[in-house]
Amino acid sequence: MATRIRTERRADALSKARIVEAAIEILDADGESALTFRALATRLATGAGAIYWHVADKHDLLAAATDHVIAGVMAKVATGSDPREAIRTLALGAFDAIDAHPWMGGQLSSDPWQYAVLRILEGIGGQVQALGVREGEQFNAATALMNCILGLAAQYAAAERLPRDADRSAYLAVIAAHWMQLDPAQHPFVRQVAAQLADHDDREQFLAGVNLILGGIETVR
Amino acid sequence: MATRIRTERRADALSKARIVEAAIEILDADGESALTFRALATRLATGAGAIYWHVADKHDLLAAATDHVIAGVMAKVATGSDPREAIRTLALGAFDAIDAHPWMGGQLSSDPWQYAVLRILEGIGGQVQALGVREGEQFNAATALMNCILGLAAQYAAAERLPRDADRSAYLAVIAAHWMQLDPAQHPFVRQVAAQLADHDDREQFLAGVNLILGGIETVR
DNA sequence: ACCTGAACACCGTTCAAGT
DNA sequence: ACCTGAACACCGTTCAAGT
Repeated sequence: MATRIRTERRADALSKARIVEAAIEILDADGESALTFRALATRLATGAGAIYWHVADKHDLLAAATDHVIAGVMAKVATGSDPREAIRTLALGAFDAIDAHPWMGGQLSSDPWQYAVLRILEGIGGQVQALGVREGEQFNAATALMNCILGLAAQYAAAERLPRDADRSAYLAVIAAHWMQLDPAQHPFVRQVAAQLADHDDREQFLAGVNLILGGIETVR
Repeated sequence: MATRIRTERRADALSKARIVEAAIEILDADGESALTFRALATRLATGAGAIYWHVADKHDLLAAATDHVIAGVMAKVATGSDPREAIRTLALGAFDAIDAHPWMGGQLSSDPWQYAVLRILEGIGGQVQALGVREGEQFNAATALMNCILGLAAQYAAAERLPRDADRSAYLAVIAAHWMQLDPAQHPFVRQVAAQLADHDDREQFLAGVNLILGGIETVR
């Protein structure tokens, strides 16, 4: 009986995993606009069309890249312990991941049922149960919590994407100055908080937001 | 003394306002991918390059379109009354606006200090003050509330963008069936809530999320 | 089965030339 | 000052042809 001969794969053979890895490297190094099929093909030393054998299209590629990063984050999140502490850890994990890979911000909001989102929902859902939320409210509470976390993370991560360190406070000072020039009659609140803009910490503010929702969830226990 | 003669503008002269209006029509009718400078130029019966006289680039165009819609929403939001009720009205206004103009979802998350976001922050900030939040917490509370609202609205609006009405429950049934096929050991929560997916109401769930944050804000009063 | 790379049908943006 | 539209430098995606 003839056994089907399986030709040995070259060590550097293309695969979805290798493509996704290379895509993430490009995205992290030079941003979303740098990820083109041509740049990816060059980096992988192949033709542009070859990528389409492993990946449906660019949307699929971005979703796979996002899922790869999120899978890593969720694997690291410690379970057990206090559910509220676990949710905070998970939220900070999402924040730091989006901060490190800003291109995920838009991706996570664009497709509510991509697998990466499902992973997060599962992680949060388990903690919501552990928190003792009534069963009928669990779906609502978990999606609300997740969507708030993703929303907060995307916004604050987008803010973090702006100039860093030394340039950062100068940049924020310019924005604050711009806010101060607004019509006081129309923008009293924004003018009032402009002073706090320069030295606020996005990560801290993010965590304050998460705590706010956690406080609200106590209500539906 | 010679008076400068100002040549009469043609009634249909180009202006940023007219360009933004046409852009919104294209975006609403055929989605984000349909908005090209060529399509816009054709609709405005002009050359593609003419648009650049009034608009810096595509990013500027999207920001201006978003600001135009949000300005309309904020103008309609009733002030006075109960601050919590006002926040709910404002949140639902944002939800309905993103639902009606789904292309705004990504836009609002991408640039945290665009003018449209400032308008929303101002509206929310005023209510947060009226709610009696301590002054040192107002900035945190207002940005958290706004970012949650934008995050929730973007997610739920993205979900709403999917098939409507008759097709909708069929579509959700397919997703729920897909969830049920997941490994029970790895996805117990998602499997458990899959049953609730088919007949949930995104708008209602959004409002539940907003109420959750409002509940949390009571804490920092 | 998997890869190659030229070709197709587009884009956003620029700019010399017009009025 | 404002508009025209061809031209430039790209894209994502397809597909006949190769191995």
